[in-house]
Amino acid sequence: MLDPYLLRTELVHVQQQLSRRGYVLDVDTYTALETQRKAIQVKTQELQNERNSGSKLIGQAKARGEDIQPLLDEVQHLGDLLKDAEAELADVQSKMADLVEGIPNILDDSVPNGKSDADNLEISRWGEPRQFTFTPKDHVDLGEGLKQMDFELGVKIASARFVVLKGQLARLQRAIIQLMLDTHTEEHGYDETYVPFLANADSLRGTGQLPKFEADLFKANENPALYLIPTAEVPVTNIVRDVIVDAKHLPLKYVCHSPCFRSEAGAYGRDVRGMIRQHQFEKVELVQIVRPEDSQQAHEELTAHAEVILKKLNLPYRKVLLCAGDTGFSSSKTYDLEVWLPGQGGYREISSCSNFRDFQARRLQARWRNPETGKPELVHTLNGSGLAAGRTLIAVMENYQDESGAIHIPEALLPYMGGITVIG
RNA sequence: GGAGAGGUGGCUGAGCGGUCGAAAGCGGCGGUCUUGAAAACCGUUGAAGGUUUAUCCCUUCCCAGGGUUCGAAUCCCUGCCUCUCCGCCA
Repeated sequence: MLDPYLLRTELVHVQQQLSRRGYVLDVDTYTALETQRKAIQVKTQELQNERNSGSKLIGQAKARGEDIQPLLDEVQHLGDLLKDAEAELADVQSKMADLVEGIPNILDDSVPNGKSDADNLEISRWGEPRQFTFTPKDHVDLGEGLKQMDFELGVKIASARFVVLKGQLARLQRAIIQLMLDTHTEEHGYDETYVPFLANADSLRGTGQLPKFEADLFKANENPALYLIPTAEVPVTNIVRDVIVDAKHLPLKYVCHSPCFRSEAGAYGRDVRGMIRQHQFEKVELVQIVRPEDSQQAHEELTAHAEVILKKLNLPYRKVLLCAGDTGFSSSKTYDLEVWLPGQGGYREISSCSNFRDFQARRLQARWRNPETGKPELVHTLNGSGLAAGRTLIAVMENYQDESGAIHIPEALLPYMGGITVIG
């Protein structure tokens, strides 16, 4: 959510900024609602004031034992007027809230213009894609060849976009998760967390999935409404919802492994082959809660923390700065890490690291007490995948395959594989 | 699942339907004392919003949502949550 004060005072500027995303802010509607709101609010408050002071007089008169009937006659009729005014105000305010909740975050100045992922800006590349002496297979052929990856079983048990992993391949994914958690806790100073995998509507609203993106979620329960989490970002960031964090505890750095559930409602026909785009996948998520002045640097650091995993696994990747049109609704700036997949002959997203600045914090009412002002102020929130474990499994399989279709275990994963060095 | 108790400011915790935004304590901040710190003492300290050049002033907020009333933290209803006991269970 954007700062209402900013909307009121710099509406045209905000509109210009948002046009970079291709988002059209309806200035006329906003201004009309705002004008209405102001008038109705003032009127309501005047009526309330009248009633309050009248009631106070009644109390005082009663205490003195005087006749209160004349005063009662004066105040009684205010009730209906007030009720109408309050209803009108609530109506305008909810209309404004709907409008404001649908407005995306303002982009950082460094975000390049552009419409789609084709316009994203490559920042750097790391590692050399391996030269194969044979035609590399993709993870589907490799996994099915090993009889340890079964998509038909996924369909039988659930539906399309689910998979069953078995044996050493299942263990390999677990090893990958272990490496990530150990690295981030032991080397990067994150606190490991275990959280609910269902989240309520308040939590999803806090991080911005609701109300706009309900279609992307799996709803698991009505009354209370509970949704399967699309990312650990939701439960973990909501740790600080409605909290005023002590300044000395900042930054908060959390790492969390969780399954993620996405309906992929808008992705029919995309990535239907293999494990790239599943309804359920494992991810290790990094979340930071920081002082506003630290968020830019924290964003660089968090992204670097995710990169460390790729480096440890010796997986070639590139770092991309998302353009205006490709940057997510709540984010002010996002880096994607894209890993080299020989089976696809291209780079694919394996991590997305975003700085939300105060956009989520405002919805969450996640604050800290600034020692300089003594006042509660909004924190900045950031998160990034460190990394998507399912896609990391794919990357390891495809990059470490040999001609026979066997997978050689990367050195960094050996401690987690119980003596296994090759699968197949 | 059954029975009972309760949800109040950053925290703990009082609060007859009428100057209650709310006692007290803790914590925080400022000061006195001290070489410095601690202790002690004094003072101060909720949030959101409206209006204003601004001190002022006004409104809202005592879990949430309804209701009664001129007036609700206080009374009534519904929901959510927490605690205690019993049952069941990994």
